[in-house]
Amino acid sequence: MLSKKTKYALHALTYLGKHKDEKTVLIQDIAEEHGISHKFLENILLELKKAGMLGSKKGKGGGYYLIKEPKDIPLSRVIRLLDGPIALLPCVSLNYYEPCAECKNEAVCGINRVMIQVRDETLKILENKTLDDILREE
Amino acid sequence: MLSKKTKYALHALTYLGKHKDEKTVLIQDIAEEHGISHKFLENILLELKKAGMLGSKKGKGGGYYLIKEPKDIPLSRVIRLLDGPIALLPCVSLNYYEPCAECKNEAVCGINRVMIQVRDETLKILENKTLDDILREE
DNA sequence: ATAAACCCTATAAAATATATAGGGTTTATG
DNA sequence: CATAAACCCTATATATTTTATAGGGTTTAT
Repeated sequence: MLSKKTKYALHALTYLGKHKDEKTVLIQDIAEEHGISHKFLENILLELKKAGMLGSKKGKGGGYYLIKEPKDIPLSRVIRLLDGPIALLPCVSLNYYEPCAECKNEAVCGINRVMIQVRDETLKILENKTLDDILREE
Repeated sequence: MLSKKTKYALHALTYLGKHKDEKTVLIQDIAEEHGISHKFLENILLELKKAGMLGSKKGKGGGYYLIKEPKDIPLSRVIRLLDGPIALLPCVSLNYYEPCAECKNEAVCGINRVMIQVRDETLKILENKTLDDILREE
């Protein structure tokens, strides 16, 4: 399951996508719309910003805005950023690899091999679905 | 990511699959093979047993054994049992459904819709991969 | 009778996720 | 140039979940 952080990030991105014509959107507006804590959401938006998904404008009249086309924001990107690995095991993660302590020899581990296949097929799905798909469904 | 519980369960099932010709296998043997705590693994095997995946024999000379063909044990089953939902959000879970607090109207939520699609495609993968696939890779 | 081995429930410890706090910096505006 | 609005940053507290341990109970081969 996705963490609340990731879920809230998706809601925020969706909100920003829906208000694309406005210059900026306030944290407060998104937080109120979805009943999310202002401060918690703020941390999330900052992470999205640092990752280059959002732009912001400081000072009075400022706020956040999308700096990418919704079709160029795949779910895989958001999930990796806020939740971490998409792979089901650390030993098959592309971006967060770690060996599994209980596995004597990864090279001949059937679980490892199958999980690589699962990872590749899952990635196909999550790289293919984008913010644009979400917006089209609203 | 899968919990250690699920990961250990997969190792245990794999071990049992590899020792199919023996009548029973000791918890201790599996635990030692993978360096897992005996007691922790015991809880996991019990869950697998209650779920009808394993049989056991009590008393001296007892142990655990598979009671299903490896091809009839899909990853989806093991994951759901020990980790819970496969869906990425509670509001799209088939087996563990819960509404999302921050979502005013699930019926018109684009995130919900897309996550249903992701769930269905992910399920296809995890229902298709079985213990047999793991055993074949070893 | 005894020891081996699974069965069951409760609790402790550790890790992670969630949320809060408090101030710092930037900027439009009058 | 003073002010208020709004983002920026880091640290800490709280809650939840995961992981592990503990301690005995029950069954059965020998």
